[in-house]
Amino acid sequence: MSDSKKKKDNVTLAQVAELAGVSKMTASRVLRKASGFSQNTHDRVMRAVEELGYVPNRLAAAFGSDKASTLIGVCVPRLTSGMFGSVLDSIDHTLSRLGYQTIIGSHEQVPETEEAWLTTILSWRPAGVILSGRTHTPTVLEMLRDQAIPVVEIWNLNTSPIDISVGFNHFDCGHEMGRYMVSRGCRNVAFVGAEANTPGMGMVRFDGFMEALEASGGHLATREVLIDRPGFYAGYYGTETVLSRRGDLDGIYYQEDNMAVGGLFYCQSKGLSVPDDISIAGWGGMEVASVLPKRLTTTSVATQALGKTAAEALIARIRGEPVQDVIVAPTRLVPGSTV
Amino acid sequence: MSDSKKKKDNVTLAQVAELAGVSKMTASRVLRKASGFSQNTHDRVMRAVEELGYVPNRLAAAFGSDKASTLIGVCVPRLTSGMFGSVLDSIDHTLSRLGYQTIIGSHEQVPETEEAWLTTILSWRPAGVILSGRTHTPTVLEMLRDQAIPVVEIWNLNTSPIDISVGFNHFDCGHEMGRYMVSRGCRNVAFVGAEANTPGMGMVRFDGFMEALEASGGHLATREVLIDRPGFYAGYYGTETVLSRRGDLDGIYYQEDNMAVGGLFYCQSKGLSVPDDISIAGWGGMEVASVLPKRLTTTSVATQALGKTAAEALIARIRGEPVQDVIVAPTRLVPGSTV
DNA sequence: ATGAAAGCGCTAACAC
DNA sequence: GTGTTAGCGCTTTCAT
Repeated sequence: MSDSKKKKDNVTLAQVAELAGVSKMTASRVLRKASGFSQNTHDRVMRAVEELGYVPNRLAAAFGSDKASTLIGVCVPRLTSGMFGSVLDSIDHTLSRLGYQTIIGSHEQVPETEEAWLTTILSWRPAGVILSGRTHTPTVLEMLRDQAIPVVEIWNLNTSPIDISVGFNHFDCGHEMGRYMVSRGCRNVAFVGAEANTPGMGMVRFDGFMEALEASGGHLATREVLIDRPGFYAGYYGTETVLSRRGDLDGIYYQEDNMAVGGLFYCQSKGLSVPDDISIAGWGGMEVASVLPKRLTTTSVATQALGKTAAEALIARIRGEPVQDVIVAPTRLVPGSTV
Repeated sequence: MSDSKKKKDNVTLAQVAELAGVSKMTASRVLRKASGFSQNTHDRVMRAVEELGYVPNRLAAAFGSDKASTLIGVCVPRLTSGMFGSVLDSIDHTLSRLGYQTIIGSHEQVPETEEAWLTTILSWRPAGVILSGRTHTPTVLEMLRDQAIPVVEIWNLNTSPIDISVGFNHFDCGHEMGRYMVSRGCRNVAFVGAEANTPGMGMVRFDGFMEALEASGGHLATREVLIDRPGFYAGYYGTETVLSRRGDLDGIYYQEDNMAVGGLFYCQSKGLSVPDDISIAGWGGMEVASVLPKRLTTTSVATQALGKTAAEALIARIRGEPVQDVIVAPTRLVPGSTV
C-alpha cells in the first residue's frame, strides 16, 4: 500500500455500459435514477456495476453539469467548541442525509481567514455555502454575489441576510438575562467574556444585556473580555479579574456556560456563596451544568435545530423550493439556582 | 439573491489567456506556478485574472489530472466531542496550510456508516483519506485497496495499519492508570464508560487497565458501560449505578475526563470524600479539570499533535515523500488529587 | 518560453 | 426506452 502513485485505471461508465450492453447514456440514467429505462436494463446495468466494482466519478459529473455538484462549504468560527461542534454535526448529518458532502473550514473570528477559505472553496464550485458570524469582508460579499451561489448565514441572526439567515437572537438572550438578574436583585453586575481574535461575536449578547440593565435599574460595574478562547479556565481567571477590580459585585454574566462554571469554581474557592454573595449566569445550556450541585442559570439554545434548519434551508434554496429568508432558532432562559 | 438558478457564466482560463494575449497553456502554467514563463507573461496573466475576477475551476483541474485533487476525506467518530473536535481542528488547519481541503464525515462508531461515507467520498477522487477507529468493514478495506489511495488511521494506534497509523496507545494508558491506582491503595475498583453504538473504541483502555489490575493485586469489582454518549451526565449516573451495585468501591476509572467530573459531582452529592472514601481517575486531560477544586488524576493526551502529525504524514505520502508507518502520539499520566 | 491538439468521464440536448 | 453528438475547463504531451 505504500505506492501512492500507482496508476489508477478506474472503471468508467463506458465500461459499465459496454458490459451491460447499453449506451453510456442509458447507464448514466440508471445510476442517477433518472427515468427512461426498463427494469431489465436497470438490472443489467446494476449487475455490471457490481461486477466491475464501478466507482462513479463525481468530479466528472459535477464538471460536466452545473447541477451535479453536491459539495457544500461550511465555515464555522472554530471546531474545538462543543457548541459549534454540535451545529456542525447537525449540519453534516442533515446534508449527508440529503445527498450532499460537507467541506469544512474555520475562521477563528478573522474575516480575512473566511475570505481565504471561501476563495479556495468556490473553486470547487460548491452547490452552496454556510457561513457563520456577522462580519464578512467586502470581497466575500462580492464573490458570493458574482457566483450567485446559495448562502446561509448561521449563528447570529441577520435580519437583512446575504441570502438566508438562520440564527439565535443573541441580543434578546442578553436582554432577557439582564432583566432576569435585576428582577432577582442584582444591581452591581459584571460581564465576563473571551474572544480569541477580532471582537464582536459574543458581544451582541452583551449589548442586549447592557440595555436591559440600564432600563431596569441595574448597573454594569465592570466588564472583562479576555483575549482568549472562551472556556472553563478563561471564566475562572476572568472572574478573578473582575472580583479583584470590584469587590461589590452581586452578579456576573458570562459569555457562555463553561466560563460561568469556571467562575462558579473560582467563587467557591474564595468562599463566596452563590447566589447569596454573588449571582452567576451563563449562556448555551451546555452539558456540564447538568452535573453541578447547583443548577446553573443560563439560556438554553437549540444548536442541533439550528444546524438542521440551516442545512435544510440551504438545500431547499438549491433545489429552487420556497424558503424563509430569516429564521430564528429557539433559545430559552432556564432559571437555575445560581441567580 | 433568490435566484439560485441564474446562469453562471464563469470566467474561464481561455478568457484570461485571451486577455493576456497568451495561450491557455501559458496562463495555466502561470497560475499553477509551474515553470516556463517570463516575468512579463506572468504579470500580464495575473493582471487579466484580476481584471476578470477569474475563479479557477478545480473540478475541471482535478478531473483533467489525477494529481490535481486536493480534497481529503476525514471521518471521525463524532463532531460533538471536544477531543475529536480538537483533532479535526488540527487536521483541518494543517491540511489547509498545505493547500488541501477537508471533506468531513462522522460514523458514530458504526462501521457501516463509515463504509457509506467512504463510498460517497471516493467518488470525489480525494487525494487521501483519514479514518478513525480500529474497526472497518471488509468492503472499506477492499475499496481502499482498489483505489490505491493514501490512508491514515488515527486515534487508535494500529501496529499493522492499512497504510499509516497515527494514534494513542490506549492500552498503555489504561495499564499505566491501573498500576497507578493500585499503587495508591485502590483495591476494589470499577470502570465506568459509555458507548453510543458498536462497542470497542474506549474499551482498549479498559483492557490495559484490567490487565494491570490483575497483575498488581487490584480487583475489578464491577464495570458499567452505558449505552450513551460519553459526557458529564453519563459519568454522573454511571457512578450512581456502580456505587449502588457495590458499596465497597475504593476507586473508579472513567472512560474520559468529562465522565470522571460527572462522577466527582455524584460522589460529592452523596457526601463521599475524594480520594479518601473513593478515588477517581479520567482520561484525556480535558479543560474542565483545570478549574476543579481538586486536580483530576488523568492521562493527558496530545490531540492537536495527533491531528497535525496525521495530516502531515498523509500529505507526505501523497507527495511520495518517505513516511513512518506507525506513529505513536504522546500521552502522559498526570497525577492529581483525586486518586 | 510558448503553443496546439487530445482527452479526462460525465451529462444535456436532441434525435430516433 | 434508448442512442448520438457535443462539450464542460482544465492538464498532459509533444512540438516549436
